[in-house]
This record gives sequence, C-alpha cells and structure tokens, in this order.
Amino acid sequence: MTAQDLFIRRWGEMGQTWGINRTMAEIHALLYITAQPLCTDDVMERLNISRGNASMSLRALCDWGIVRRLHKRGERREYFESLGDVWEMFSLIAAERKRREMDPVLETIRQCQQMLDEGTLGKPAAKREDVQLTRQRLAGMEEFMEVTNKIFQQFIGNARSGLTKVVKVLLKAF
Amino acid sequence: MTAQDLFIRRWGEMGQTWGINRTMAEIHALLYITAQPLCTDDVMERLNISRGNASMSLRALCDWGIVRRLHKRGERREYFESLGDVWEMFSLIAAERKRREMDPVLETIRQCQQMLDEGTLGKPAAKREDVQLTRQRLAGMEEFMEVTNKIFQQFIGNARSGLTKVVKVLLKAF
DNA sequence: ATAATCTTTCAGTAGTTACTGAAACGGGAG
DNA sequence: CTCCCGTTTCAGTAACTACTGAAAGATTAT
Repeated sequence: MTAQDLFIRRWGEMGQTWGINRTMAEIHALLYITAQPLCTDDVMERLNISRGNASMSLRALCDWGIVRRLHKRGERREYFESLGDVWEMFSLIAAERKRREMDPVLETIRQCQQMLDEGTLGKPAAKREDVQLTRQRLAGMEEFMEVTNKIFQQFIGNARSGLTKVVKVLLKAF
Repeated sequence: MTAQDLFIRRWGEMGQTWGINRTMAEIHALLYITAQPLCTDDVMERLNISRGNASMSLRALCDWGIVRRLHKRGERREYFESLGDVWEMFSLIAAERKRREMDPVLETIRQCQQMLDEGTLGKPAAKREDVQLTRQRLAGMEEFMEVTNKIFQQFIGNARSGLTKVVKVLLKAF
C-alpha cells in the first residue's frame, strides 16, 4: 500500500533531523501505521534491511518503550507492535530525553557556577567583569532549563489527559 | 577559563543528540557564554577549528537568527554575538524546526489520508479492515501534530513572556 | 588602478555512524 | 543428548557527514 510507504518515508526523514536514525524511525512508522503485530522477517522484507539491523533496531525501540514484544500462542517467533497512543509514546520519549540530555546539562550548568565561585575569590578586578557576564548567562540558561523541565514533567506525568488539558489551558489563556 | 570550556563541551554534546552538529553547537555555546562579540579568528583559536568550518558554522547560526553579525566602528573584520535571551533563541529555533519538520509531516499525513480515500472505493471487504486501522492511526497522529503545532505557535509568538506565562498557567492548573 | 585584509567557497579527505551477513547463541522438540 | 528454528552479536565495510586548507571573492585603503 502506497499511503503507508509514504508515511514511513517521511517519518524516517523527520527522525533523522531529530537525531534518531532513519531505519529505526522507519521501523517504528511501519509498526505504527500497520497497527498490527509484525515479526522480524516482515520488517526485514518490507523495508529491505538485514536481519541484524532489524534485530538491533527493534530492541532499541523496545528499550524506549514505544514498541512491545508479543508472543503469539503456539508460535515460535516473536512479534512486535507499536503503542497505539501517540500521546503515550511522546511521554515516554520526552521522559527519556529529559533524563539523558536535559538533566546532564542542568547539572553541568550548576557545576560551572560553582567553578566560577571558587575561581574568583582572589582575582584582579580586570577579570571580574567577564566573570560577571558569564555568570549572568549561566543563570539565564539555568532558569530556562528549569522551566522547560517543569513543562516536560507535566507532559511526562500526564500523557494524554495531561497534554490535552495543557493545550486547553493554553489556548484559553492567550 | 575552565567553567566556560565545560559548558561549551556539554552544549556541543547535547546539540549532537538533537541533530545539530557538534561544532555549530560549540560555537554558539562559546558566543553565548562569553557574552561578548568575537571574530572568526577568536572562534577558530578557542575551539581549534579551521577557518572554513568557522565561517560556515557562523553563517548557519546567523541564518537561524540566534547569532548576529556586528561591525565594530573602524574595525575591518566582523564580529559575532549570540542573542542573550534564551527564550528568544528557543522561539527562533522552534519556529524554524516547526516549519522545516513538523509542517511537512502534517502535510504528508493528509496526503496519505487522501490516498487511502481514493484507493479504497471499489476494494474487496478483506482489505477494508486493514485500511480502517491505518486510517485510525493516521488520525491519531494528525491530532497529535495539530495540537503540538498550536503549542509551538504559542511559544513562537510570545518568546519569554509567552513561555513564562505558560509555566505559570500550568503550575497553577495542576 | 593595486595592495591589503578579511570572508566565503569547495574539492578532497578524515572521521563517524549505520548496515550487512555470517557466526554464535538459546531454547524447545524429538 | 542433538536437531531445528529463531534471535542476537559483531567484525568488516559501506555510506554519510563534518572538516580542512587552499584558492577565489569581497571590500576598503592607498
């Protein structure tokens, strides 16, 4: 079916620009759009990829939690299916990326602030001004990251109901 | 100064995982954290990169709108400075990524829906069920993207005041 | 006009990431 | 136990992306 192929291709392209490799995004798109459990061979055949690639990418998708393994009664091989709820998928991804990427940055910012504090105790006044500017910039970034973190937390905690509520609130407020 | 270096490194790492190349992210981090206009040679020297690389990356940052060119009176060479307002930077980036990545996906989804509509007019009932499932999945994704788009639009239009307002509203509402 | 100074471009290459295919692994059935 | 069927791992390689450095292009001064 061509509509599915089109969707899969686009999803793969988008994934790439967000730092997710194309094949992984495509596999996910395939599982999502067919809305049916597929086995490794189905995926290999449909997307023309090797067994190894399919295996590794499916595992990664399972690790993210947006694809689930599924044993069919009496069948030997494993099947995979995508979550059906986009909001839930988004929550899972947001949670993981926050943990992996935003939290470390926040920690680094605080570390930098501490380094500045320690390093400027007995410094000549000439250097002071630069340090002051840097300090301000760090503070600005810190504030931003904290707020963003809070928004993420809302999304993460509430999945669908949370997001739609968020949106309602937002759209009313402006 | 070591605090700056640490910040620059981390920012570069984060950029990478979000699909922005490391050097570009590092240059931006440098301009942001020093909070002072730097020229191409400053950047080259500080980050140990070639002239070509510096030139291209600086141009790209200017294209995104988060770095500005700056002519100093009586100086021949150009200087570059980062926007100081993180919220404004975020708005610019969000706007651009929405345009480049989300809008095309939404369009593709609609195209897929249309293809399904056209393709199923005289089809046997056996195929119907699959198509129905696919249609549902497309609809789910469409809804999600539309809502996300609206949220983005809020951020884009209002930058800092918008975002902080968003946060206040959110924190009160939950 | 020419020179001086800075910027941009781009072909070639280094470095990185993704993918394949074959071998090793695992576990249920006979 | 061994055989069979499916899964995972991983070394080697293909494909891609980022980077360099040198040459061409701008712009201002002389």
